Amino acid sequence: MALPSSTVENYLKAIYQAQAAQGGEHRLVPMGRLAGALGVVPGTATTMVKALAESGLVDYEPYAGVRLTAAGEKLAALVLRRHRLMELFLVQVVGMSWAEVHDEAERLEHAASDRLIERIDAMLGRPASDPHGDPIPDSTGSMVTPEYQTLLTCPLGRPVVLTRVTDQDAAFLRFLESSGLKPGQAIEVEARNAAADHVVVRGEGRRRIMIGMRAAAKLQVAPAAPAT
Amino acid sequence: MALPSSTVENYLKAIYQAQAAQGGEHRLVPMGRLAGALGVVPGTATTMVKALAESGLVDYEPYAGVRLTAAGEKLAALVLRRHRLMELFLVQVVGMSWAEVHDEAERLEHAASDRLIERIDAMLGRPASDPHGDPIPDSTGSMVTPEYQTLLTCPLGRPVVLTRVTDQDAAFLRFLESSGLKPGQAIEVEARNAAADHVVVRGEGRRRIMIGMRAAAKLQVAPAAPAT
DNA sequence: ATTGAAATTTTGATAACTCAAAATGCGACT
DNA sequence: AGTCGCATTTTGAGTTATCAAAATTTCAAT
Repeated sequence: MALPSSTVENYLKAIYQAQAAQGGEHRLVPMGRLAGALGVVPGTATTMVKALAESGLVDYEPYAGVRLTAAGEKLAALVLRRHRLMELFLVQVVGMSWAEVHDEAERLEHAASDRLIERIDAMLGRPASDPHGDPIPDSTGSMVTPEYQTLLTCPLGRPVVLTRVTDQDAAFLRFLESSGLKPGQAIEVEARNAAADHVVVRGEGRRRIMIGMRAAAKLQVAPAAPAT
Repeated sequence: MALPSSTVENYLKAIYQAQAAQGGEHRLVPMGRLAGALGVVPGTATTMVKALAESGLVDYEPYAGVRLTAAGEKLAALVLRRHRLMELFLVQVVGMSWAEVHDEAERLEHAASDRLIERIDAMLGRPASDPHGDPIPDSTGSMVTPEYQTLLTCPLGRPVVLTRVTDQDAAFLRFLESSGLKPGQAIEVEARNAAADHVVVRGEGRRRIMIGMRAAAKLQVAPAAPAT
C-alpha cells in the first residue's frame, strides 16, 4: 500500500475524473462507466474496486458504484499533478506538440519520482494549469478548479479568453491547434445556431471558425482580462 | 513479443551488461550472476531466460548460461540508448545531479516513447556519451565503445582526461563529484602505491586526491587532447 | 572413478491483474 | 405484483513474474 501500482493509480485517476465529470463530488461512479473508462470488462473493475475498498482508498456500494475516500482523492490528485506537470513540461521544455503529450504523460506519470516532479514544477515556475487549461494540484494534492463558462453558455459578441479544453483526443486537439484555438487565445463567440448545431467563433486575427455544439461544449472561456 | 515488457527489457539489459563486463562478447553469462544483477533468486532467472530463448532473444545453454542473440542485442542496445539519453537529459536540461539520475532513468527508460527519445536526442545534439561517459547507441542500436585505459594502467605524470566512470553507485558518484572528478576533467596520475592500495591523482587546480585501487579501476581516461 | 560442494533447474505456490461467461440483483413497465 | 432487460457480480481460468525449497547436474578434488 505504500507504493500504489500504476494500475491502482489509473483506477483512482479514472474514478476521480468520472466523479468530476458527473459534477457531484459525492455521487457514486457506476462500475460500467469506470470499466469503460479503463478499457476493462466490468467484472475486472468490480474485483479491483473491492481491493481498493479494502485499502481504504474508495467507498464501494455493491450494485451502486464507487467513490473516492479522502485518502483516495489525495492520491488521485497527486497522479493528476504528475500527469499535468509532465504534459506542460513536454510542451514547454521538450517542445512536443499539444496533441501528442497526453499519451506520453500517461506513461511517464507512473515512472517519475517525486523529486523529478518537484524539479519540473520549480523549473516551470509552479504553474497553475497544464497545456489544456486543466488545473495542477499542488504537492499536498489540493487544487482550485475555477468554474468557467463554455462556448455554449458565454455571452455573444463579448471578448473572452479560451481557458480550458476538456477533451484529450489527439485529432480534436490537432484541429484546435490548426484553428489557433489554444488556451490563452482571445476569442469571441459571434453566433450560435442550434438548428445547424454549430457555433461561430472569431479566433486569432478575427478569423471565423465554425464548431459543432458538442465540441463547443468542451471549450471553456473566461471574460477577457481588461487591457492594462 | 511486439512490445517487450519492462521485465524483459531489464533482463536483456542485464545480460548485455554482464556480457560486456566479462569482456568476451560471445561468452555465456552464468545464471547466478544474472540473477544477482537483477535481484531475483536463480530459479526465477532460469524461468525467464527460458522464455526469452523461446522468443529468440537469447541463446540458452542449460547449466552453462545465456547470451544475447542478434535480436536480443539490438533490443538491449535500444534500452541502453533510452537509459543513457534520459540520464544526460536529466542532468543537462532538468538540472538533476549526476548521482541521482541513474535510478530515475532506470524507471523512465521503460516509459519513454521512441518519439520522446528522438526529441531528446535531437535536443542534446546527438550526444555520443552520457554523464558517466558511457557511449550512447544510435537509433539502430549500434554503438562504438572506445577502449580506454584506467587510472591503474595509464602512464604516470602524463596529462589525461577523465572519460568514463564504470560504476553507478550514488555514494561513489557523490564522492567523485565533490572531488571534481567528472568526465571531461583534465587530470594526471601522480603515483601508484600497490602496498597502500591507492592511487594519487592530480585533479582540478592540481588538487591532490587519493583513491583506492578498486575505485581507480573504475575511472577510465584518454590521453589529453593536444591544445588547439 | 568417486564424491562433495556449488550452481542450476525443477516443482509447487503465490500475488496482481485480466477475461469469458454464468449467475444474480435491480428497477422500470406493464 | 410480475417479468423483462440491463447492469453488476461471481466463478473459473489464464498470464506474467516472482519465491522457497527440493532435486539435479556439473566439476574439481581426492
